[in-house]
Amino acid sequence: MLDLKSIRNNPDLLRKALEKRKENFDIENFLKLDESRRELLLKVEQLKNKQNVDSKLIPQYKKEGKETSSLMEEMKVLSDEIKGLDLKVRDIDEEIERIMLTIPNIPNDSVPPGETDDDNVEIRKWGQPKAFDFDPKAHWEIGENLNILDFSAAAKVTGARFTFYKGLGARLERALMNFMLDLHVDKHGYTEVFPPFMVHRNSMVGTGQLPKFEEDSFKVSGTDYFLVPTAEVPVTNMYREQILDEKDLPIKHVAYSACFRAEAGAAGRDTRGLIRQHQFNKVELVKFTTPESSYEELEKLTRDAEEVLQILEIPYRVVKICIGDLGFTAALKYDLEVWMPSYNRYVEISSCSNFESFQARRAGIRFRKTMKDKPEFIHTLNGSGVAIGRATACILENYQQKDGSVKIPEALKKYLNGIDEIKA
RNA sequence: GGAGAAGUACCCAAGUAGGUCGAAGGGGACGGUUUGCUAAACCGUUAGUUCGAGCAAUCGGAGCCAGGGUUCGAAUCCCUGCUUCUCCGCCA
Repeated sequence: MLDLKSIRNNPDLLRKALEKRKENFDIENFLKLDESRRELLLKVEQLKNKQNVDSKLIPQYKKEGKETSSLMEEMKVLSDEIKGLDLKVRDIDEEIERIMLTIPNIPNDSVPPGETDDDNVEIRKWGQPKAFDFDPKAHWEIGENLNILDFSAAAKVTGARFTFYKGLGARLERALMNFMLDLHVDKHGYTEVFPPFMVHRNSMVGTGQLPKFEEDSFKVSGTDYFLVPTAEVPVTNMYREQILDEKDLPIKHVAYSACFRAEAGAAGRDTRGLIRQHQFNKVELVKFTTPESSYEELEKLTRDAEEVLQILEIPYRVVKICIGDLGFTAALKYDLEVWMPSYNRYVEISSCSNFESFQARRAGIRFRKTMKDKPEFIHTLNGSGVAIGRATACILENYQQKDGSVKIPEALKKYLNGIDEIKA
């Protein structure tokens, strides 16, 4: 959410941002609504002042033995008028709130132009796509051949876009999870949290998944709960409605969670394998920073995520997301993309974003510089560090050998009890 | 799931036969006196927040878990919800 006052004072900033994002939105009308709200507010507050002052007369009159019934009659009229106006104000407030929640974030100036992910700009590249001296297989094929992935069992038990990991497959997934968590905790200084996998509606609104993208989420029927689409939601909302101390910043958390996505609109895309599932595992990095340091912290966060791939020796590149691909909540976003032989291209494995105060304003997360200062909104950032399912897929493909077996990356061996390859 | 109790400012806590209560008191924090320094003692300050009007000083509205309701008027009465605690049941 943006700041209503700054929209009021500088509508051009928003106008230009929305133009870039190709969003239609009637700012003039919105500002008129805001103006009418303030007019009404002024009126009703004056009446309330009168109500407060005059109602104090009643006990006083009673004490003095004066007649109060005519005054009370007047007050009744006043009270009814106030109630009517209050109702109007409330309606307008709700309308303004509803609209504010659907206005996207203002992109950072450095966001490149463009419409689709083809227009994202490569920032740097690490490693070389491996040249195979045989015909490399796709990870779903490798996984099924090795009996470590079972998509059809999951289809039988649950449905499409789910999977069973079995044996060393399950263990590899678990090893990756622990490896990533350990790295971010021990080397990068993040504090680990293990969050709830369900959150209520307000948390989803807080990080920006709702109200606009409800069809992407899984709602738990009979409750107000949603399955988390990412640990970003519970971990960011951990500090909702709070005022933090500047001396505690930046706050850095790393969290594992299962992630649940309805993948509405993705029918027919990446239907095979681990790339696009309704449930997947992810290690997420979340930061709370001062406005001054958030972009620097974004760079660090991105490097922290990259290190996962470097240690696993997986070739990847970093792209800066263009305006058309940026998403609703981010001001700036980098994706990490790993080389996937089966796709013969780089595939997203991590998104690292700075939301500036967009989420903080929705979730009410603020900080205070000193006791005397007014609280201001914090900046929130997050990034996958990294998606585990996709990491498994990419290890299977990049570490596959001619005989169908898969080598275990050096760094993971200790998490797999020293095993150095998975074979049939 | 059943039965009870509770939710007041940074913390603890008083406050219901509805009316100068936006709220006693204590702790803490901050400032001061004292002091070589610290502690103690004493004095003082302490609604933070949020919305609106105004160039500003300042003024006004809201806020006693949340949302509704009753009333001229609600921290105080009624309803709903959330959370916490205790007991019982069940369960990993």
